[in-house]
Amino acid sequence: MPATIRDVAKASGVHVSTVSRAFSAPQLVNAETRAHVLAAAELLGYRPNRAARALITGRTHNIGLIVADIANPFFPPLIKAAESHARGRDYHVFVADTNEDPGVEEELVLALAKQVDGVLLCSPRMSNTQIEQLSREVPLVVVNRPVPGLPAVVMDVAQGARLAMEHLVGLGHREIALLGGPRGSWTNREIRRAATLAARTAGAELVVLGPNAPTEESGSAQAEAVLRAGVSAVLAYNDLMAVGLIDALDHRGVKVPDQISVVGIDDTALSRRTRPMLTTVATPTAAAGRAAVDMLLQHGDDRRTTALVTLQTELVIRDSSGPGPHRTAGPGRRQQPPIDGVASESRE
Amino acid sequence: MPATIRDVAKASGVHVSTVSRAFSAPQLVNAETRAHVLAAAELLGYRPNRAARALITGRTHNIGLIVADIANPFFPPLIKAAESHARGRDYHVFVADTNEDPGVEEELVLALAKQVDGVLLCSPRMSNTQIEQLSREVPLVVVNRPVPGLPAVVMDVAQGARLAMEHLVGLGHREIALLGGPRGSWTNREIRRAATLAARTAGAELVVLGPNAPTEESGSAQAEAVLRAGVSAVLAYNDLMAVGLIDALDHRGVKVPDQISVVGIDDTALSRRTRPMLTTVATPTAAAGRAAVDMLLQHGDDRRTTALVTLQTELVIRDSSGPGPHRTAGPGRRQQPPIDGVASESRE
DNA sequence: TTGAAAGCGCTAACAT
DNA sequence: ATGTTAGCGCTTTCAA
Repeated sequence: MPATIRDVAKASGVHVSTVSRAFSAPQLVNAETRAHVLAAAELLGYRPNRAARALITGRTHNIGLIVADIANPFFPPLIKAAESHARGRDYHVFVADTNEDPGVEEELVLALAKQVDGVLLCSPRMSNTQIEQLSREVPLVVVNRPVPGLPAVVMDVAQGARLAMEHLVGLGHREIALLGGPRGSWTNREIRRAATLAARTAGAELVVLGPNAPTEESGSAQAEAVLRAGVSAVLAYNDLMAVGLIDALDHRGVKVPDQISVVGIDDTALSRRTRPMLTTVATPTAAAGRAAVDMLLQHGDDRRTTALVTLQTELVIRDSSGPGPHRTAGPGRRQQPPIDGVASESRE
Repeated sequence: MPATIRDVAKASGVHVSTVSRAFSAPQLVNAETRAHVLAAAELLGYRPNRAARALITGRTHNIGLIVADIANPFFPPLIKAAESHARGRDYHVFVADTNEDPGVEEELVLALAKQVDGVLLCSPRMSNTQIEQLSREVPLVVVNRPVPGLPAVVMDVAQGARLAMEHLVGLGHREIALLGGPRGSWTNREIRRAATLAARTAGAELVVLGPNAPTEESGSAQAEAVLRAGVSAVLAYNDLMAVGLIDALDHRGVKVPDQISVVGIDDTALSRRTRPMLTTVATPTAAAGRAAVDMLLQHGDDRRTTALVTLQTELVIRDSSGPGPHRTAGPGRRQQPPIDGVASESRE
């Protein structure tokens, strides 16, 4: 039987309201009394029941974190950073996984609504309208997608995709495939838009393949389509698909980057572990998690401060991208100085 | 302002207790009345407040999941499976990360205690005594370690380590290093015990290196020690360390498996993505997550059913293990039929 | 500075 | 089958 505020009151010879104040409004209670109370509480192992407190204050000190797929390596660093940051501010975090299902997203937000002070919606696949409606039930911060009227944290993937395309074009590629991501993904649309524009600007051709589930399997599944398209380079929606594609190409005896260059997006942990190591666009996922928590918690104070935080991305050149057929002249294959420490140890 | 049970009562012209029953004890209420109530609730967007309900029932329908490191690829599949399984039974999951710090573990359990019906403690680094004490505050299920008197789910890593050692010895290795894991890890002790025994049985020598943090970096950091030890094979505490070691050996020009064989443990997603693909001991992490949730939830009914569930492991032979110096005769390098589908596509 | 009393949203006896 | 009442653990007026 856990100790309640009443047990502490009895033990320290004061009224429950004094105990309450000793914990939640220390300045309203005599220092000596407070010391007594705290000592008694300590002795009894008393800890305030946050749920009971929430019932009256309306603040649960919990937040919800809803992601598309916990096992997708993109998310764990974000979850970890968000949880750690939230805990530092005395918030606990419910984590839930939608399995990329928009229907589950809504149900999850509604189910958590009463138990949290707000929800971080990461890479949602719902419509803007649905999201706006949900935000009337519980404060929402959207990650990886801007929603008009709501606070959001996004990564500048368009910038990343442009850098990736310029990198490929610079290497002499003129026929490039874009391995598209999931339907309903804002990130996917951004990438596509930026890649299309970059291709047009550079006079290159862009073949769009998709939409696809953002998994290794669907990356592999598109290998045939990539080969049929006759391109010399591929930009993938994420690292997972890039890796799946590389594997499938490998099994077909197609060499990366010798015959086909492949560039990923996200710079997840696996990009440094594959061979060849993956050239990819680094997205600051941990920073995004922390920023989203901050927005959610400060959002309580100044309401309707509908901010949009955009985090920068950068191109990390490793070994999966190499010279293309239209290469004219020039320097070594690196078009930019290596950004990542490990990349400089590439062995070719 | 979210609708409360009173709003629904008013709207449907019945007393609040009837509304309550309509939701939590349907058989006690007239079907017609219930339909009315449910319709009114639907209209108002009413959802029972679980925290308020918990205050009186004592059951929160929440569980806590505490892991050593969310970003360690071992955990996401476990978290995902546990969360999904729990949600299927109408439970929400708090996830927290201790960063491998035993002090944080205790604080976390205590902080969550009042808000959950139980906590899944994954790979805890605390002492048994501490864990037992904590279990008086809140029901605990321990994963990856048996604790006397408490329900637990463990993997038979001893069996896995034995298989791995036999595999290496069978390949002709007689000097083998064990890359130890973190201090306080039961899994680490099990592996060490089993590996030591297997080495003795086979007349091989086992050099134990460690303890180490279970990270890629510390795997890399032990490369020198491995070379100095003059062994021809290494069994690592986990895939992460195995991969780190392979990388570091590679940078030194040492070929795996030609010069040194490396075997990991866990069969995380990365084991299939590294080159060479990692020979490793597969641990059923998703199953462990589900089993732990089941134990926690059923534990409520039949108390003190201190069960220990042990899940089997198996050796997955891929490309990072090869013939050793003492190889006598025999068949191709595969000592066992490949267990994993991908392994059969290994290209040598 | 502290106590008394009301009540957050809900369930659980106990009546009827 | 439904209404009444009390109260879960806590905070917060309002008095004193």
